[in-house]
Amino acid sequence: MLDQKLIRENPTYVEDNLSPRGKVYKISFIHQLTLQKKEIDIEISSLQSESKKLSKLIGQEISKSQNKDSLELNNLKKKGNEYRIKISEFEEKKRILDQQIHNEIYDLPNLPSKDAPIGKDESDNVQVKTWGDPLKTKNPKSHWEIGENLNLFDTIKSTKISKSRFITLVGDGARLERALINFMLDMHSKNGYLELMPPALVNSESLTGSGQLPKFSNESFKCSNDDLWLSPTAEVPLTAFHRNEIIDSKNLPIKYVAYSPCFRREAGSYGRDTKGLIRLHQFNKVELYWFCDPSKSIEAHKQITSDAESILKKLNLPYRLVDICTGDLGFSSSRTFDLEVWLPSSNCYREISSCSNCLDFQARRSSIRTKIDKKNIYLHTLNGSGLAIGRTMAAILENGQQTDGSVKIPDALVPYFGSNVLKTA
RNA sequence: GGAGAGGUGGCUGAGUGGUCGAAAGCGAACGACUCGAAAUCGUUUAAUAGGUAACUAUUCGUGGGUUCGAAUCCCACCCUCUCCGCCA
Repeated sequence: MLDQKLIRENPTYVEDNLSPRGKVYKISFIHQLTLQKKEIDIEISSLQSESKKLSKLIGQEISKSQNKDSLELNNLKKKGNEYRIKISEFEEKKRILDQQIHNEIYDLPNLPSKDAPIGKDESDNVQVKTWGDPLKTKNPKSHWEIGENLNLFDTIKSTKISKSRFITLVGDGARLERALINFMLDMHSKNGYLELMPPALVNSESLTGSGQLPKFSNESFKCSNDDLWLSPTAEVPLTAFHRNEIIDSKNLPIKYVAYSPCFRREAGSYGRDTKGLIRLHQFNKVELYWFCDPSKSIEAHKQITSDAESILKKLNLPYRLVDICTGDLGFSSSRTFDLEVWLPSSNCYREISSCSNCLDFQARRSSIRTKIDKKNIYLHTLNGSGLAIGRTMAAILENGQQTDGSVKIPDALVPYFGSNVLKTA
């Protein structure tokens, strides 16, 4: 959420800085609302002050005179009643204004960073670097072919259980998934992250806090009987973990790593990535999350990205780092670096991690602050996948495929998986 | 799911309509005593929002209501605890 004060005092700045997202954001309406609200706040506060003084006076008079029904007292009470009516009128106006502002402001995305490349869509994203050598074999198999050959998962039976875009991992496939989760959690824990295992169901307030609601209600699964949703990413519960808190600055940065299943409706992606592990309604992910001092988030963003990269390096998977352009930036993010892993069968890089600096956007929505120089200020939040497990498995299968149909397991994973090769039994 | 109890400052806990943002204790900070410490004594000590500040407002689980005035009365909801039932 953007700062109301900023909108009130500098609407053109906000408008100008939202525009690189590629859409026109008219904020004159909300600007007017914030001005009106400020006036009403002042009015209410002064009326309350008067009314409070009067009530005290009445109390004093009563204890002095013992006569509760004197004419004088009744006049004072009458005056008090007038205050009450006036105040409640203003409060009603304020309630409506608050609601209107709420409706507007929660739909505004974060301001893109000045450092983010300007662009209109993903074709304008900027490749920053590549790492590793993309596998160049002739006719590489896709990971779903490999998976089928080695009997690692079953899509057909999964539609029987749920529907399309769900998967059941089988045997070594399930074991590999589990190995990857443990491997990543261990790596990040050793690297100073505290491991959390949060609930998979989250309430509306949590989703609003991290930016998925109200605008993107279509993208998450909702439980019809409760105010609960299946969490689309651990970013949601991790943000909510500290909602309405003021965190002692000496505890910053707070760094969490969390494994969680993630659930996404993938509305509007019909026909895309219908095969394999790339785009599922349910997938596993290990997520990195930072709460940090606002002055240090740029540095933290580099760090969280390199922490995610370290997993790809350990697994020896070729990847590239992409600087996401303003038009392709996520709703809550001011700047995002994507890590894209090489998938030989598609002959391209595919997103496997997205590392975002949300600045104070989520912190303001969730009211998470820190005290610096005796002032409470919103801290900065950062998140990054470290990594998406299913896509990592796809990358391992495709990049590790051997001519004999087996798959080489990356050395770093062998202790977790218990074998250095995947082959038919 | 049923029955009961309860939610007050950093913590414990008093407070059933008036000067209560709230007693007392603990804790914490500072000072005195001490070579130093402990103990003791004294002083201070809730938070949030707005404002350069003076100051103003809000806050006793949350949201409404009654009243000139609510921690206190009324309504709804949330949460916690105990017992019973069910359950991994």
